[in-house]
Amino acid sequence: MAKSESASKRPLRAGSYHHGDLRNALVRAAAELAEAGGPGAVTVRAAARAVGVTATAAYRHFAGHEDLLAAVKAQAQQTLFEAMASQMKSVPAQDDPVVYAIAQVYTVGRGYIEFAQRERGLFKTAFYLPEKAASQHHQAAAFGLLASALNALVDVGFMDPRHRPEAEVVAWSAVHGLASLIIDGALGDIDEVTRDHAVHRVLAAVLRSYATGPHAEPYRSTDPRVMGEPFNE
Amino acid sequence: MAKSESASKRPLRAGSYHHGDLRNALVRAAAELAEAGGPGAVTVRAAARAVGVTATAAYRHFAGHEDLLAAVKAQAQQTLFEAMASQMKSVPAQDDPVVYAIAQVYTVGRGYIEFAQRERGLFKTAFYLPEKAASQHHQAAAFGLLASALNALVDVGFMDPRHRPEAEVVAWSAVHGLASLIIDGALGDIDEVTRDHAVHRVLAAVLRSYATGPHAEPYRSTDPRVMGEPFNE
DNA sequence: TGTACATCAGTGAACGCGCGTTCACTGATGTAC
DNA sequence: TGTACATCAGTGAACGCGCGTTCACTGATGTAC
Repeated sequence: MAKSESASKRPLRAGSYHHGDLRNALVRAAAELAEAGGPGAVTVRAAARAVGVTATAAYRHFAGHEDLLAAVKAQAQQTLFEAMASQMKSVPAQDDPVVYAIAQVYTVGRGYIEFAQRERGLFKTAFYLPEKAASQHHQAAAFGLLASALNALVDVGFMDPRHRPEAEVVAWSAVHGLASLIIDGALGDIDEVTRDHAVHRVLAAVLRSYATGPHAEPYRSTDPRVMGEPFNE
Repeated sequence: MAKSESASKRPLRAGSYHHGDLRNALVRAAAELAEAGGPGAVTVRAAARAVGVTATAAYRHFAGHEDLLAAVKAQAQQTLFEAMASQMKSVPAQDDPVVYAIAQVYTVGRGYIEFAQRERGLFKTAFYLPEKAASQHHQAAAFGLLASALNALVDVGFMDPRHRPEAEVVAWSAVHGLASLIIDGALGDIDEVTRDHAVHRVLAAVLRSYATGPHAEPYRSTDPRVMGEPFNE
């Protein structure tokens, strides 16, 4: 009944009885619910309502509630990956390869945190519920971005190869933890400037903890953008 | 009706119509629900059921569902604080004050992560929902444990005083993130040994990022327990 | 020490809600001939 | 190109569920005299 006004994308001709792209429309709607209210806000009925369709129709495309949630989760992970990848691509070239490698690590981390703030509900959804095979792929992809940035840190002599194994867990923990603390409000209702300082602080600390290679010394305290105190700028 | 069999603690004489400690009993029951199923599993009815009492009775002690949740949250934060404090007290004395200060920081962090693993639901509850004034106190207390451990790091010359401001956010983020990734399963279903390595890895990285003071150098790579690679032990 | 009575802390039935899911159904679409 | 019919993708009513919350109630407790 509300069909003709609320459905925003309709590949088939308007007024058509069939939606034509209902599965994607439902995932998109559910993702918006997750964005607004977290994983708990994702219901079959609400998603169907948002698309302008009966809840029953959703069962043509999903086995049930859990299946919908898994699809949103996969979608959330993909969006996260794309956000991070696009930010990394936009890092300007540098003369100094060490500076470039550092900037890349800094940027993956910042991309992750910014995604969490921008897409609160999606972020929480991406880490919710037991994994489904389908949703592992994009998480692995995002993880790969970090892994290759860390490899570059070693190649360039900034990080001691002996510290490379499992270095991912350090960056991921720090960045995931900060993002969680910010969006759950545990860090208090801090203003934007303080929050940006905190983000810089954490990323700089992660990089400082990696600075164990032969070429790390000159960067350890000289580049204020990356390793120094933002307060002294 | 199930009153006489399921209520586990009853300060008044058995068979009494009045419970006598219902408020506390409900909080405890709700905390167990949170432990088992996270914040979403905490309902007025389920808590009342667990205590063996009508849901209506809960409204004598709580304004409603939200109020119960706030009480559980406060309880979770208190338990976290106590777990951390008791672990810190058990750190053995050291000849070298620097080693002791390092061990203290290491221990607050490990205590936090171990609490998260041991009390999964409580941990999640402690960081759920907008803050209530009542629940701020114990979070502030736990934060204070970290703050004083970091102060000691400066006093002892391990950390440059210029790095002290907001240093909490680094340790808290890293440790909160690791804990979250472990209990949400995002780090994969890793075995206990790998998990312990990861914990050590993260804590060592946090400490390495703090190692900017005049007396930090000797500890930066010599003490394998604290700063080195657990894999080389 | 005994009694009348106010108050406290429960009961149990009922409400409306949104949810997941199922059912029999029907209009729209695509295809074999 | 036209038509018959199978199949696809929706509808709308209904179910049972657990939830939060309210209501009038009643048994237990404490206290003034």
